[in-house]
Amino acid sequence: MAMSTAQTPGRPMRADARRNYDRLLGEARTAFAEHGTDASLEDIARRAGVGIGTLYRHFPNRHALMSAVFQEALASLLARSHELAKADPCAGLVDWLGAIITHAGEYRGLAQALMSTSRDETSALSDCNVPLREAGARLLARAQASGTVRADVSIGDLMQLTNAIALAAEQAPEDPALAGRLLTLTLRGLKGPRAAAG
Amino acid sequence: MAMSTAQTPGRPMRADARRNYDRLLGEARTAFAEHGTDASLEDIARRAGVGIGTLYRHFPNRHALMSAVFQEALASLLARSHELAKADPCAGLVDWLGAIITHAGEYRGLAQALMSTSRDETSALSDCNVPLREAGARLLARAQASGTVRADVSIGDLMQLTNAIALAAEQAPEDPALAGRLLTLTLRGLKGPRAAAG
DNA sequence: CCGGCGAGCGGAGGAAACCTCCGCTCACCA
DNA sequence: TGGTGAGCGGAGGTTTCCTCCGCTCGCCGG
Repeated sequence: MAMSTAQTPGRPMRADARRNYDRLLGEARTAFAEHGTDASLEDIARRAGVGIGTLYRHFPNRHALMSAVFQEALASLLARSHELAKADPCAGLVDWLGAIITHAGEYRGLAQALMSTSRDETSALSDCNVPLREAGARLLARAQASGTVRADVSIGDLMQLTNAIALAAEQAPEDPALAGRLLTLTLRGLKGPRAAAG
Repeated sequence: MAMSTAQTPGRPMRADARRNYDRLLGEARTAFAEHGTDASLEDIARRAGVGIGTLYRHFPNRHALMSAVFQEALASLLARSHELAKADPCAGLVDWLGAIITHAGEYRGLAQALMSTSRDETSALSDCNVPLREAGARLLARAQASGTVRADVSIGDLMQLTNAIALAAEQAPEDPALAGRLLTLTLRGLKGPRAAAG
């Protein structure tokens, strides 16, 4: 379960450091799922049996911690995108957007944070959003090439709208079907039978 | 400029109370516009030349203050909806959704707060959202009756999506045209020329 | 014009969370 | 097995939240 995905270059982490890192990550996952991504960092450190200073040593800010927690789900979303690349182009794209929304719903506040990534590119969460965007771009291009999706839609807009839907859905937990309806609405559009072509 | 919209029943407010109320409202408007709706309440009180206790006396929580600030814009949005009720049904609806988004953009954080209203109906902001929703429902019904908008769209979903778009737009201030594009996307849908009918 | 009464004022203060800083410890290497 | 610096941890300064309660002064009746 514990990922221990850290330390790309240089020598391996010291044993105690790695243990603390993993504990923090685990507690953060729990806390974010339970109380949303604005859970108390002091609380996370406390539950991990670690000083607050240690938390900040490993994760200089909240986004860094969120990014680390998000990494593992990222892998599964990317894998999903590769599977869906073999499916029907349009349905595949929509399925994938749905998967993103479902995932974002697991951590209250994540959708919002991901959206703000478009503004603050230095955020640690960009590391999560960029690969996601690229995977989305491939699915979108394929769907557009097949003619089943409008050619004038950009992946940036589509991702932003998807995150927006995720956010709307998390505000209405009493209506779990909302996300699906909004996604369908986005797919088919508002226009009715007698609308002028556009 | 100062609205002094308070005190429905009973005797009029004491002169000093009304003065403080109006000052607080004015400073809140400024602060919310400048720093977003999570501006410091202590700061607002300080700028209004009033103790923090006085702020909490008039506005028991942040949502109450937001609601009061939002009231005046509410009036203009409702007026707009009546004008648009004479315009082309579909275009009128879309124009109005655009107006909501524009307005929400004036106070960072407002869109989010309005969305959360669907969850917490005791919030003071419900007083703002309910009339808005009703005005929207009228425009939507008219558009649906004319056949230019799908019949299976509910006003609840549409408002939630509109707020979500407003929120997405405020995350990307470097791209002021984003809101318009997302709204258009919602209107026309994702589907391209070769998609199956749905 | 004036006195008293209570609505309204205001800020002290406790709680929570943020983040920084720095002296100590102990994991690791030679 | 000893030295050393990477890593630990928590004290503490800051900010914001919100409550509570003694004082003040706006208003009304005389």
